[in-house]
Amino acid sequence: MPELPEVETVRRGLERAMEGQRLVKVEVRRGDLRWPLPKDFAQRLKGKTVTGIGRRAKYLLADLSSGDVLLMHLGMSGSFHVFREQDRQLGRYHHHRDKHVAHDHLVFYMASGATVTFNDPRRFGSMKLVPRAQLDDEPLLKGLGPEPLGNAFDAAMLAQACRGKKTSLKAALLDQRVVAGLGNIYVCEALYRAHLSPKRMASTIAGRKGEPNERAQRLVESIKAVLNEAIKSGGSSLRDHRRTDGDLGMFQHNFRVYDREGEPCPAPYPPPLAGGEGACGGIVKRIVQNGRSTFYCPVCQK
DNA sequence: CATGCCCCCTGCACGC
DNA sequence: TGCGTGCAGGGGGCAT
Repeated sequence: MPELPEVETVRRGLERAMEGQRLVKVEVRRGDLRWPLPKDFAQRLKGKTVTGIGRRAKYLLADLSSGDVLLMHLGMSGSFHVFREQDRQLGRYHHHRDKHVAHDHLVFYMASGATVTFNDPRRFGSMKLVPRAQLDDEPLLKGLGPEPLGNAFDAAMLAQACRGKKTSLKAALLDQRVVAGLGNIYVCEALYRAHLSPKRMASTIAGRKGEPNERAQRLVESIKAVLNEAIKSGGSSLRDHRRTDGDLGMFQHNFRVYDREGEPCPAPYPPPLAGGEGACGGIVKRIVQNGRSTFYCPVCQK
């Protein structure tokens, strides 16, 4: 599910439900996520107040009054669901999907009466408690590249990170050390918007000394634009992603190439009505790079 | 150091 | 209807 826009959508939902709230109880129904939760996991959370919910790349960070930070990753299929007190009073506890209950591995009981469940069928998600003072040395966060929506992320920075890389642009953008938070969908969509081929060598967005060229500029603008639009839409719901209130994200309806193999290239965007012809005339192609699907238009992405 | 591959796990769509 | 196959939004760990 979750790339930066989905994680940010979840962060905002958790913030509403948890910020300033005390954790009355934490129930671990299945602790064997990506790695096993420590035995004292629930005990270290119980009675603590969540002072804030942050995000770094695809990680969520819950600040606790104990001085710990709860580091959370959704993996491929993780989701959070907030049940408000009034929902439970109305008997709507599981009105969304019965199958949701099957993989509710964690339940957070807030002092407000709300409950927050963590659901993850594939259990690629993870949780880790880290003392705030040690966050700077946390191995999971240490190697992460810049936040793509931060001011520091610009053409010069991206070009520098891609300088001398002997790999495709697609692989470089998926590398969280180059830029942190993109995944398979938004890399495909950003490259499409920048008219850049996913097969192009990453180093070709930089000059000899690593200075940015016009391609680097286009790419950065495309990355920021697609992420901002996706966040506005609550992210993309293909299978598992939901907003914390259970509603679907909507950005999947705005995909221009992802999962659109065989369809006409939508250029110029928005696409022409059915039967019409796009300006480019290309057909969206699917290839496999580094073991993962890439979707792109071979005509207008060079 | 850099790069690519395998694997963790479950669910779903597809073809037969 | 059932069964086998391949594929899925991520990333840690390992071999080369």
